Amino acid sequence: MLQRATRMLDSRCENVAGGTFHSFANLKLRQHGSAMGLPANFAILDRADAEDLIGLLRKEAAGQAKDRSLPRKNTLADIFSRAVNKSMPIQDVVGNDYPHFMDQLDTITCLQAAYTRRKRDHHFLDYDDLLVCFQRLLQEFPDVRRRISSAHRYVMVDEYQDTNRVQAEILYLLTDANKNIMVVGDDSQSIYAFRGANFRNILDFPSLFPGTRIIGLEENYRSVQPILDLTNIVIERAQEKYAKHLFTRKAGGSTPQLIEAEDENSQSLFIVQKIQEFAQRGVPLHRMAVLFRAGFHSFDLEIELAREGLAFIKVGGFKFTESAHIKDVLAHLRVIANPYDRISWHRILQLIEKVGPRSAQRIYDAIAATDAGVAGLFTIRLKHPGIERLAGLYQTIDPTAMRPVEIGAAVVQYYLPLLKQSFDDHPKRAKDLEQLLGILERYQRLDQFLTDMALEPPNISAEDRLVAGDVEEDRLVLSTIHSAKGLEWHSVFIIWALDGRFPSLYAMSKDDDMEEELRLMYVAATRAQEHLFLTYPRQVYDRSLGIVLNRPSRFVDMIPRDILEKRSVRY
DNA sequence: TCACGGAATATTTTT
DNA sequence: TATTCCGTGA
Repeated sequence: MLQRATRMLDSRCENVAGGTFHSFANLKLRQHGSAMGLPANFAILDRADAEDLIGLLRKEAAGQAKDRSLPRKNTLADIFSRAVNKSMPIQDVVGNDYPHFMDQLDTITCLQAAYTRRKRDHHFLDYDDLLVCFQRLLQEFPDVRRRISSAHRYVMVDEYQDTNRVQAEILYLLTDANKNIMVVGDDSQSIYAFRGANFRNILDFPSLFPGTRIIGLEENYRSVQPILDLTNIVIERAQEKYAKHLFTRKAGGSTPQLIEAEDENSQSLFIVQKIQEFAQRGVPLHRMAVLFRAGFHSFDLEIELAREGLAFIKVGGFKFTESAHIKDVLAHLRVIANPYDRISWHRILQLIEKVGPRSAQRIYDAIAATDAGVAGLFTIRLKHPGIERLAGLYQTIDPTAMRPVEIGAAVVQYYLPLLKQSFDDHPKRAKDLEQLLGILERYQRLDQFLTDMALEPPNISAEDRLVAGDVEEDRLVLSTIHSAKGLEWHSVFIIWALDGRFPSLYAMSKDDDMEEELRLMYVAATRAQEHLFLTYPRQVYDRSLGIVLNRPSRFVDMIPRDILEKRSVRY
């Protein structure tokens, strides 16, 4: 965004501070966090790290209480996070969303306290902590608030409907000195309620900032009228919304189509054929996108695209940095940046044969006791030959003298044998590691790299090989709807518009969730400039639920044919 | 204490 | 279906 502004205006835009709430908070906490006793080299826990830590604590707690019905670590992480993002006490979250765990409430609350304590002891911040700590820093330390808020004379926020209470409070404090704030948002595009976003923030804005001027934007510069006619109908079905009716002056385009395909593969073949058709008419691949509700919905399509030799890039879903081998290498780098990063130590030690949780724990304790950082590993005497090798690795690494990419290369060298041992598909994974080194090449500082990997990882799917270099190859875009937010394409295909998939069956029991699914459909459909296709397989048996899904998505069902054309295809 | 295998269970979306 | 959890044997 800042780059685009620089191109359109002038280079002063490069000096604008910008980023996600999380990355901005991270920056400010590193600069000013010492005021609240936070060291500048705190480590950021991503979701998986947080779950690992919670898993450890969970095991300890279960050992004492012999409790077998405790929620899983992933559920616990959900509960803790939801409590923060919705600014609610744990018991309300459990009561509302996990009533079946109500009898475990005490243990859950204890675990959260333990988690909080453990994070503080090790200088870990998880995603939620970044926001909460930043908010506290601004709130409780007037000097810091004055410095930060006067350094930023104007504050602008995009996608305001996706902010939560904590973020709203951060903004309030951040504009303390100058009171210059502008936010842009569309309540109809709020799709992050699951992480605590509350589009009612938009409603509350005028009371939080008296004297607010509201500007309505109803002219759409993206889509042709036939597409808006459809999206206007879709969003009218929302229970709760601020009435608005989009219009455009763009002429041309075609009536959106609803395509019933014989089965999933037939759906894929239809997409492939349509895309080739458009491509032949001169539409570049990167101006077309296939959108879907969940990352795995595109698997079959990906196979067909590969078969036809159509280049594509997949955005969203399971990310590159989330795959085990990447996390392994990152863990090795993380202990260099922060030798007391217990989670990473645990991870890398357990990669070694014959080292399990128990030994890892003992070794970590021994290292920590030497108080010598990574070098502590050299002084402790242990019989594992694998440990010797790990010590050998760290002995060759001098973080002060080596560039990050050189350190990374040494780690990969060490890690490759372990990779071969544990993964059948190690050649593909080895390639990923080279890609990682390619990214690492661009960094001067290791800690900067690690922060970026946690906060702004390449939003590229794991199965997708990263683009070599920065060459802009012409590729079709496959994306989850969430990752498509704010983007636009000449032609858009929404696949799996099948009732039960989209809206997801899991959303059907709650009105709020269904509303969000509807808004998600609205977001997806409004990505299209000229052509819009919705497709669904005629009949799908969902074996985990034991039901047959055979209706088009209720969001686009029963719409007059002059607004949404209907067609069946078979291949 | 580790590694492995069978049983249980939840199942999306992202910073 | 895939992951996670737990018990068992080495």
